[in-house]
Amino acid sequence: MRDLSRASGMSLAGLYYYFESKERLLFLIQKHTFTTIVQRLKQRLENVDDVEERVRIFILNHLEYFLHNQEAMKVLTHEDDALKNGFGAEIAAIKREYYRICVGLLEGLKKESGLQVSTRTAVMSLFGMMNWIYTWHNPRIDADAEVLAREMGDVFLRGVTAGKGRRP
Amino acid sequence: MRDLSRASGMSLAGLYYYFESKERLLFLIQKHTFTTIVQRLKQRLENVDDVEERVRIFILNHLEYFLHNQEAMKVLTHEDDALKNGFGAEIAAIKREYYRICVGLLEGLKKESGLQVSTRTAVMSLFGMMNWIYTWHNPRIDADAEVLAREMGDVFLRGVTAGKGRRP
DNA sequence: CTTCTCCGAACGAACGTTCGAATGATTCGT
DNA sequence: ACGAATCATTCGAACGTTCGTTCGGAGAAG
Repeated sequence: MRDLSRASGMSLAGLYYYFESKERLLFLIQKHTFTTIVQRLKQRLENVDDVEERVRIFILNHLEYFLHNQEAMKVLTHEDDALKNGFGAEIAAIKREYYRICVGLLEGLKKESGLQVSTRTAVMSLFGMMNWIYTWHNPRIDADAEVLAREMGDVFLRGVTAGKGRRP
Repeated sequence: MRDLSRASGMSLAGLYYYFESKERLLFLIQKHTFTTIVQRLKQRLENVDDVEERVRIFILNHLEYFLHNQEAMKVLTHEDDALKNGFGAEIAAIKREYYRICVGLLEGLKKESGLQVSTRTAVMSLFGMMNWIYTWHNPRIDADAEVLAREMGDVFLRGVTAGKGRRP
């Protein structure tokens, strides 16, 4: 809170005039963040039918937000389970909706696929790929969200051995 | 430190008889952990030539350690950049060696592949997939390391659309 | 008597939070 | 229109707690 006070130019006590507690402030930030991500995603998916393209849109939407708000996402990821009871439950519900959308996309995909990977593992692998980016992405040397989304989409959809002869 | 004191049965002051600071204790834990992982990996890779199999061994080795020490890895991931100067540099060196091994494996793989994904993105995606597991894996309902390693290997090597007809 | 092992008690710093007061703006009775 | 009363906004200073760490000493071993 003292850091926020310094960065915002408002006194420490002044912050508590607007936010009743640190936990509630974190809750509001998390709620705003995840609601925005879900809402943008739904909007972008509206007119797209191709199931593979929908997955690529999901990845791009996620990476764009994460890279444009990298420092914020670092904190939110770090404080993932810091919210207690009611606060935690409401955020968990938003995240669950987001998770369910991803499951829906992948189930559409798996109908046409011969791979036996559980949907849960596939979804969690994809989230891992995308979320981990806050630990390594350096805007000065790494590609932007669009390029990375294409690359991660390629890895996730086709794998790094795409084009190679399959095994017997 | 008070938590460790309670859990270990030794007094708070007693801990400082063996470890000169909290930071040095964290350093020793990190050093032991990552050294062990790298050492086991090298051992397991010794007699394997098949380049795809080597990647699968890498994944299995990583996931096995992470799942058998889940709580510890949660902390270590969380405290990833908590070490200052000298301590941080030595851990970073071990991690860099681990990273280089993974890069080596993938470069062997990419020779035979037609996909244009930068090695860095591929490696970081793989680490993300694997490291993220501490946020979601529930030993009571999720598969063990062997099954998950096979699944993540499938996703990473072949992608979730494996078997599906390729695009024009 | 020295050395090793361990501990209770305390230190100073940092944290989340609260309190009372100061300031300026807005409303209201007259 | 004017002063009084109310409200909104902001702050310095402090509160109680937790944290990492240290200190002096107790007991056991050699």
